[in-house]
Amino acid sequence: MWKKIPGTKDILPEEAYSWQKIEELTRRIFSLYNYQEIRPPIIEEESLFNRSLGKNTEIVRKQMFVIRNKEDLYALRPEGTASIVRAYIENNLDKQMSFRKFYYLGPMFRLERPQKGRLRQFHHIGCEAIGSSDADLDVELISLADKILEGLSIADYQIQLNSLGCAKDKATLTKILQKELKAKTKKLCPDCQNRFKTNTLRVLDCKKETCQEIIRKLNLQDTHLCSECKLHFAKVKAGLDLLGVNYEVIPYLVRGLDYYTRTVFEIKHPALGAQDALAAGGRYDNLVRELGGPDVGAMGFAFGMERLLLVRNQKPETRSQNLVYIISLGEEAKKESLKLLAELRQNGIPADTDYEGKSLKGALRAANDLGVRYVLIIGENELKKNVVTLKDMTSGEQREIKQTELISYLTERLHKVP
RNA sequence: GUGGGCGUAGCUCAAUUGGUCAGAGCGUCAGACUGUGGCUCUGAAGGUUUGCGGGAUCGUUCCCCGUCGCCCACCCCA
Repeated sequence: MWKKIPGTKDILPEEAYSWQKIEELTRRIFSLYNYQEIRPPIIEEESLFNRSLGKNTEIVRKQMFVIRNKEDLYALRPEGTASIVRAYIENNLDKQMSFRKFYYLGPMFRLERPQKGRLRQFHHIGCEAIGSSDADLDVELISLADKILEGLSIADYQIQLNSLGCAKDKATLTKILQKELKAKTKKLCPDCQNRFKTNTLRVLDCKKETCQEIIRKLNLQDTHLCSECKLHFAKVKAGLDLLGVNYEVIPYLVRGLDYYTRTVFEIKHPALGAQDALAAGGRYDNLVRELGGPDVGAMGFAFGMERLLLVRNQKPETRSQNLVYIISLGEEAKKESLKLLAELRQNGIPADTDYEGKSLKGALRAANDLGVRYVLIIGENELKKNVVTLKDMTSGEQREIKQTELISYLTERLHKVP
């Protein structure tokens, strides 16, 4: 028996329908904000991710699916931003229009230990706006994320916000931390002792009470921010207030990827348990330049698709079947039904029939299980009169109808597929 | 990478302190006056005999070890 590899999932038709609904809605909202879809490959040079995410990040160190091809190292993308920035630069998109807004959706891969809301192949829906350092862009992105959640009727989430400051400020903050914590490293948890060496900023958002206590005593707030970054952050907050977006400033919110600067945010949902981030993102004003592109600011975020599904209504949506089901009795009728089936479909009416040789009763049961709106019955009686029997499965009523009138009758009552 | 729990029919679960043929519900399929579904009733199929491999035992689904997988948490992150 073949089994799927750990941390992957089959999305069966029932669930795929929920995926489609979410995708449709997010696509619509992205379009409203003038974001355009971009589809980079899911495999890239491994070094692209080292360069952009940071060599010492957990993702790059332990969680990448790396593929070796002779001399070359490739990797399945662990996130979307790097590929999109690469595509932006490689295709000279900045030369045509320096400011561009993209959205993307698709699978991402990380070699983590699977648990609730965490798979090795998981899916992101996200966007990137490249070519601007305007604080209003931060406002747009965060409020866009907010609108998507609203559109999906997801409630009770919390938007957490912080500013890391520019590269200089980050360096300052790191120095402050290293200085302040040096004497106290032994009081930190083992993980933080490790973080202190490799990625000092991450000590800030340790969940352990003991570490948090030490960090709060430092009373950092935004002292490390330069005046420009302070102003930028103030504008972001003011903009969100103006639009009525609820958020909370968490001074210790630090993201795990090196490329973030200034605004970072995370949207959490209590129903998710340990993996409580529904979405996250932030500004990355240096990344485009670092990857060889123009010196422009940019910002992006991504939703975790599986997590959206977890917090949405638990029950799988059943599709109300907009379908006509044809049941034929006898050889002659079978031929007729074949023609009719083609004709219905030709006219944009979704139609299906029985291919298992079921009895009338069995076929009706099948139609019922499918939840179809109408059943068409064709037998000898109908053939003689040149009609078909049309049965409305919700009311149970049935009537004979001339074949010539059938299409227009059904067209009025069913949604056409264009 | 670390810790804990779990692994029995398609699904959800049962099986007295290890001891007659491993059960139920749901689902599936077939019937209930010969061309009619949803409700009800009846019946049947379905487990290579309990993830896989070993061990202890007269004997184990139930004990021990290993392995694989799932779940939860740590960690990390969306």
